[in-house]
Amino acid sequence: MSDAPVTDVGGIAGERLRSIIERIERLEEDKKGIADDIKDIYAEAKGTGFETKILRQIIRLRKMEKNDRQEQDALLELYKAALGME
Amino acid sequence: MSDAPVTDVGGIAGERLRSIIERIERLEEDKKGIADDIKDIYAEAKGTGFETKILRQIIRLRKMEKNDRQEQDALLELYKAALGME
Amino acid sequence: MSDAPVTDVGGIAGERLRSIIERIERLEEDKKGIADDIKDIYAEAKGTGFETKILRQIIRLRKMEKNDRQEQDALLELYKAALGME
Amino acid sequence: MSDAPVTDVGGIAGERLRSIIERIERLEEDKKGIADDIKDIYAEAKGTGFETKILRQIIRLRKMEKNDRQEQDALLELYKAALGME
DNA sequence: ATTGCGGTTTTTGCCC
DNA sequence: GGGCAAAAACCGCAAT
Repeated sequence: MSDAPVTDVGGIAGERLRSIIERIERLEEDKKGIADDIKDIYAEAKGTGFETKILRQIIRLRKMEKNDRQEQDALLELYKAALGME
Repeated sequence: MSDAPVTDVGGIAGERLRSIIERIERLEEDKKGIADDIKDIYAEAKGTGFETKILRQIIRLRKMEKNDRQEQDALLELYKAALGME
Repeated sequence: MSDAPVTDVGGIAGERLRSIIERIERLEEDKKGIADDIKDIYAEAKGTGFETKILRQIIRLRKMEKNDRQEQDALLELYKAALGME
Repeated sequence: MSDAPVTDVGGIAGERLRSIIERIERLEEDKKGIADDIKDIYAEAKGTGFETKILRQIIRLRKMEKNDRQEQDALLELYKAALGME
């Protein structure tokens, strides 16, 4: 069992809690705003004849490829470091 | 079965496709950035004695309450519409 | 990579697999039956002048409120646990 | 815009509304109970070495095949009816 | 390491 | 068939 993590209920800790919550909520709103923007683009694309499903597949595929490339790069860095190539 | 939605492969449609994809990918990156910011806040909060699990629960609860209020409003609108109160 | 989870193809494991599948399928049927019952009630209500859309909204709202309460309780439990009140 | 669907607010219609809502909510609960049972079976199966993902695929496949068969049967009935084979 | 859990996304079904 | 809500599948974190 854990000890009481924050003992100062209602005091300065309460203020910090409020700050944390609000910062997160603010960011969550931003995130939702962007998600909505993305949805709009999909809707617009659909309206001009593109298929949402295919678009999503392309996005996913490119993301995977990008991740692969990053892994490659990381591996390369590792090798270089191991060889003292800075 | 649907026809090919975009026939002009390599032409202007290809350009528009590229634009759509890139706009979405840009926004996805932004979204990820914000998600990372949120994670940072949780990590920081945890480092100063708050429990992540509780924080998340509070956020979720507040979000649901907000949704409730929005649904209440939507329901009220529905009733008004149903009663011809426009 | 995971090993083959069930090696005894055709043997006892096959029998257990069949049992699992059939139990799930049976329950899925029951679930579908209930879903159909719900649809019937909506249809009947609509036939006597209620608007389905509003009914669904009410149901959803009440469900969310119930969830809120449950989350409240869960949060309270979390707090108690965090304070060592077991 | 639609006319007022239920004029007797608070009277007998209110009683009927309550009845409808409660019947639906009751059935929704039942449905949820069954869904939970299904989840339990998946969890149990996983605990004894089956892969949930595969199990779900099997279920889906069998369901499709069953639907196909039902469509086949319906088609057959149609033909028979068209041929007066009753 | 692995398993549960929360969030997100994708699919499905429903109603219009 | 097209939009909308519900369900399911997938993913990623976190805790153990």
